[in-house]
Amino acid sequence: MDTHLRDLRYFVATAEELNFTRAAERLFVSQPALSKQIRQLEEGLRTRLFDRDRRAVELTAAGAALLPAAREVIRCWDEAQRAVGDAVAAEAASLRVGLSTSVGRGLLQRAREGYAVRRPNGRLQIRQIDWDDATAGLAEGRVDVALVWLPIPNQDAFATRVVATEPRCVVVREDHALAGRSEVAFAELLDEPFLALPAAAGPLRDYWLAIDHRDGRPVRVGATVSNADETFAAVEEGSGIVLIAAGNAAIYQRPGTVAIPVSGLTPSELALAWRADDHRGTVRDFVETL
Amino acid sequence: MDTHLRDLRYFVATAEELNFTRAAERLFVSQPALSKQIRQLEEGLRTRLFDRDRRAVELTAAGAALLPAAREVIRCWDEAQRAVGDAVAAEAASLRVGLSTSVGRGLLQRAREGYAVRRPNGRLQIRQIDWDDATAGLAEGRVDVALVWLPIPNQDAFATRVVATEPRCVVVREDHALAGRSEVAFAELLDEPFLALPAAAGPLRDYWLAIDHRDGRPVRVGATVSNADETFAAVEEGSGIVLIAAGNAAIYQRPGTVAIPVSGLTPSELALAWRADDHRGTVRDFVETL
DNA sequence: CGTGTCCATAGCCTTTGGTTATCACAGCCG
DNA sequence: CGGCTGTGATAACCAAAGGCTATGGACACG
Repeated sequence: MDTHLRDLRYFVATAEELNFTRAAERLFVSQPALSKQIRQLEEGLRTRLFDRDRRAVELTAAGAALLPAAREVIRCWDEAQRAVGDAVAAEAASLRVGLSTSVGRGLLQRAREGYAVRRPNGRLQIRQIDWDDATAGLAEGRVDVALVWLPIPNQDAFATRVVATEPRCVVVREDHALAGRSEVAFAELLDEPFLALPAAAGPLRDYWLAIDHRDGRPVRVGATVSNADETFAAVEEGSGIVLIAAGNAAIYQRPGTVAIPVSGLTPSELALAWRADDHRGTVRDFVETL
Repeated sequence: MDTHLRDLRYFVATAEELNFTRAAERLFVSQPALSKQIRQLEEGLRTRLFDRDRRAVELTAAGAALLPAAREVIRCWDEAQRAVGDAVAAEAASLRVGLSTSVGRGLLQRAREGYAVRRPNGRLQIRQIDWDDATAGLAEGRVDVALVWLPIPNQDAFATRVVATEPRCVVVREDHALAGRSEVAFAELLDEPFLALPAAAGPLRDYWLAIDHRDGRPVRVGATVSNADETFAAVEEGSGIVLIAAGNAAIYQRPGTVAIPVSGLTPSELALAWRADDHRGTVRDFVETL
């Protein structure tokens, strides 16, 4: 048998007052309503809780047993409500950060610390997002801010702040003809098969294929990859070569692959992005932290 | 904001299944009913508890915070119900014993021990009852068994078992003319003012005034007394003298008063009594104990 | 012997909790 | 592609719960 928590409060008030009329006043209900609820509680528990002796109301043994237990249930429920409230507050102060690759560069660590100062109750929740969404989850609303490589699709919808500008490298298998070189010109790569981002990545796919450095010559796509793991696996497999940012070359050093600086390309831009119509304080705090 | 404990069970079931349809089945309610109650819980807490993403249901941060807390509330309530159940069981095994005077004679101690063997969960609750009710609470249902002096009013309604038969004494003030005597004949007391029980005590009042040893001569009533304390206070005050059982003379030795054995009276009978229509095992156990 | 206090009951209305039927949407399979 | 299936939301409806006001009956008190 379950009961409404309100009825437990009714019971406790009545047990404290030992007077239905006064208890009803304290509870802001009519006396008959209180009587009825107490009776119902008694029926549910299959025992009387009060002896309504003529003139005096007093607790039965069962009522005396229930009183501390009921107080405990109420305390426990109040505690539960507090826990929910805390969780809501913490979430309101938290931000979901979208990433497509590891960022490195000490960025995340600094962001965490800086944000913790501004929002002591908040947390940064990091989400790895595949390249099917070049906005790293921003577009679908899965994150609040993201670290993305420019350009991104529908860029007008987002505000961006460039946080790093780096030359590009090419990653080749260690037995590739160029593997020993300390630098290559992009022109030397034009006939190589390239790994490509998914079509959904839009302009970002073109960017990492360096379409506008090819003078209209078609690109050979060796495979399509959706994240960093797939990319390096594909290079090792010999499916093709791939351009990456110099910073990422330092982070991702995989045995069996070699990264070589490439000349003749515009540098890549890593940017912090958020929805242009998102004016929440938490977002601004995060942006200012970086 | 308070909620029905049932709704917490609904929430827990849904959080465990992460599927409204299955949770509703487990709870033996329809799925719309479950949906509605969960929504109402969410409104009460002013936060969403589940993310009903298309295809998947999962807990929000608030929901995750509520889950253990809700389990705790439910556990706590189950505990409260158990406490009430225990109290009811204990009371069912307990007996209220009515007394009008101290009983002494080691009776109560033996009764307690014997009863504890038969009803380990039960207890004897002793109630002192004034002589306004010569049945020591039996008539009004305030006790289950009583130790009474015979005769009692409406004696057919009760079953009795005599536990002690004792000669009677008279209690006088220490400066009374008879105070030095080692025994007196009742005939010597006929002109003394007597303390009387309340009229409601009926035949018992007559008995302790020894009406049927007076050959129709009227009794002088010095005062009416309702319990042992009043009786001795009245004797000390000089309001009158009073007959008591020899056993009680031993128990109640008050400075300023003297008890003297009286000859020429029928002996008094202390009896265990219970309602004739009360066939409960607890009552029988108690009777057999004595 | 009124009068006031206090709990219970009765009659009525609104809200709540439940039902069935149906819709909208996603995924799956042929 | 089109129909089937599984899932949650919605609508319409009904019974029960929970509230109120008015009233009754028992008792204490002056």
